[in-house]
Amino acid sequence: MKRIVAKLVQDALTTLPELAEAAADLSIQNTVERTRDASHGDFASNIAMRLAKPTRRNPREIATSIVEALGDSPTVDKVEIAGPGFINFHLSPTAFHAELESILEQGEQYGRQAPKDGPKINLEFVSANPTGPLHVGHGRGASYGATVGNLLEAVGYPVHREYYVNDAGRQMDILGASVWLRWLEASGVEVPFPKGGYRGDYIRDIASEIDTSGIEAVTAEVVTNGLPDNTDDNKDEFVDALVARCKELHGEEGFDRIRQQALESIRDEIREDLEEFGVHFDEWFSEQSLTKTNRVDDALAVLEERGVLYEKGGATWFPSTQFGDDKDRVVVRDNGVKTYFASDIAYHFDKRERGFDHLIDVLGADHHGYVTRVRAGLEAMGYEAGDLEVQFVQFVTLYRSGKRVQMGTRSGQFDTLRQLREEVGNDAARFYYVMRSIDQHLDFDLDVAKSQSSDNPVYYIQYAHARIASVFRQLSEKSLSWDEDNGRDRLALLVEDQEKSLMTSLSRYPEILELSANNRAPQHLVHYLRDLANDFHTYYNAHAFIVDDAALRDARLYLISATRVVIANGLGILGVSAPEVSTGSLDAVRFGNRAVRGVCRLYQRSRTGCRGVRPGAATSQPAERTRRQ
RNA sequence: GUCCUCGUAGCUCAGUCGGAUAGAGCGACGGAUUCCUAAUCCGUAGGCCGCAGGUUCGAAUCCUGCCGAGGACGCCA
Repeated sequence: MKRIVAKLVQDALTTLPELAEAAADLSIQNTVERTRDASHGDFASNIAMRLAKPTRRNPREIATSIVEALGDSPTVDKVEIAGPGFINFHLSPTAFHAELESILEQGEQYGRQAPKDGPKINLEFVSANPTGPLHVGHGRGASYGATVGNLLEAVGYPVHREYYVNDAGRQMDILGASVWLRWLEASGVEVPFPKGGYRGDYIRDIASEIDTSGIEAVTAEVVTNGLPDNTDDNKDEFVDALVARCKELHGEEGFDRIRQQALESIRDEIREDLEEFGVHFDEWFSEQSLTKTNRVDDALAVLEERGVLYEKGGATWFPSTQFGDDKDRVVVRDNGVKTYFASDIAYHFDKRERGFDHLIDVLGADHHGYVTRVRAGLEAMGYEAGDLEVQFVQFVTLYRSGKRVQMGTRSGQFDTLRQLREEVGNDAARFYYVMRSIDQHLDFDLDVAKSQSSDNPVYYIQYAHARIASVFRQLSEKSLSWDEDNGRDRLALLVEDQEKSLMTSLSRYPEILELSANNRAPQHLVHYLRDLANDFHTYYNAHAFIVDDAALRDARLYLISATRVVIANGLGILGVSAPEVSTGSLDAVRFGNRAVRGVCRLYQRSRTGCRGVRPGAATSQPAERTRRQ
């Protein structure tokens, strides 16, 4: 709809050469915006004000020229010049009627744009280390990434969703050793558990499940003989010594079997957790594979070829300071081991080489420092700095009964994403995680997320959807039916204020999708859906839909059908279900509000559905790094 | 110390590219149900947009400094 207005302005400009020239580097579409106040019409353009300076003319005078040059359009009823030089467009009712028709014709496709050829986007998110279950912080990255993926796809970009599995390096060794020790423990071998090891109960579960055939049991004495002390001061040495001891006793191959099984077990668990959460990936990219296919060497070779690497103190350095970093970084240590940074450069290099034009990384806020150097790596290899976009997700804090819920394996009962999902349900979790800008720390209030009252925007929106479905069920019960064609032909009967605001809100949906996608900002969609639901509820309370006058009834049903489509589409992007029924109605009548809440909770719990959702997100938990650990 | 993010109503937060009178929800207070779901709606109160400068027709928005909160700064991963 906005495009129509922008086109009118554009066309007018072509008849005004001197203004068109001044507006050459201006996006006309960007000068057109929705008005805040209905008395200003439906759309306003500030183009005259923006052209005032370059043309040295009075903005109102420019506006007058443009308005006079505007062609006639059935879309526009009235054009006015207001304030310092705004051009206000009052659209005709038929413009909104046409939009309603589009909604019902296009259904699930409404608001979406035709697929574009590019740029091809690689969206990496979550990428939590496979050393334990996803925690609450990861949920935010997962929801955010999944929603942004849906948004980008909705506006036409080809999106590839990717999870980078950090399945190489020291942390995997520690994981392997942790499982090995728990396995020994389970068979009665008492060994001190390292302070630097993974202590969660899930390690014991893995230890009891893995196939250890061919791995011989050993005595505690053999394990601990000659090891350093297990104290806070040298926990690293102690863990490393245990890893080495395990390799000694069972061979590289034996250790690798334990490590690999542990990794796969955790990775599968993470994948299942995310699937249940409606978060899907096109690719689980293994860091190990990077080494196996020599991609790290390839990347280093490219840098070498370009002559950017240098040697110092036996190590190979990358001069990231040349690209704005505060210090140069080592890529190959003096002991010949490549650093994690080298893998990261290689990974991003590989993404570009795989044909993705634009890379988006969704990372926890604790990874700020790391971006400059990875971007520097890409630049040094001849890519544009802008090819890599990083979205940082701030941390999540849980609240219950107004008090902060302590998280962390040691102190907390509440730690994992799975627990959170089980407590508040997938819909509420998905919704709450993206409700706020990712730049903001998220205070996740468990009481509100669980509540079935109007305090909770998820239910508020879902209820609007269910209510519409309910109206149509009522219609059948009254042995009436909806004549869609008649409704479309009689849309002119929709003249109430609430009907007009609802139509206006509906017509904004495509613009909201574009805004949300371009800014990687799902919260715009969330707020929009809340407002849309509010418009609907207001309408519902003010006017009956199932009226005797068939023409009016059909027209009203047409309008609420369109509303149902847009709510369902929007919730689908968020990965939240759009229920047809809420089971609370009968009980609401019989027992009042309290009973309704109980019933609805059951209803909510039973739902895991996330319609039309694709992938999920990144991380954000203080205390602990979630990636690059 | 250097860098990054943030600071808007009692609370939690929106605010697009610099636009017209600063926006929601919750909480508080007051109303609405013979009628398609009261999981709803309507109304009232509530603001030094952290502070101080600057840029201009116009600043919550852009720039500089300061104050405050959080985070990042390893031949770790």
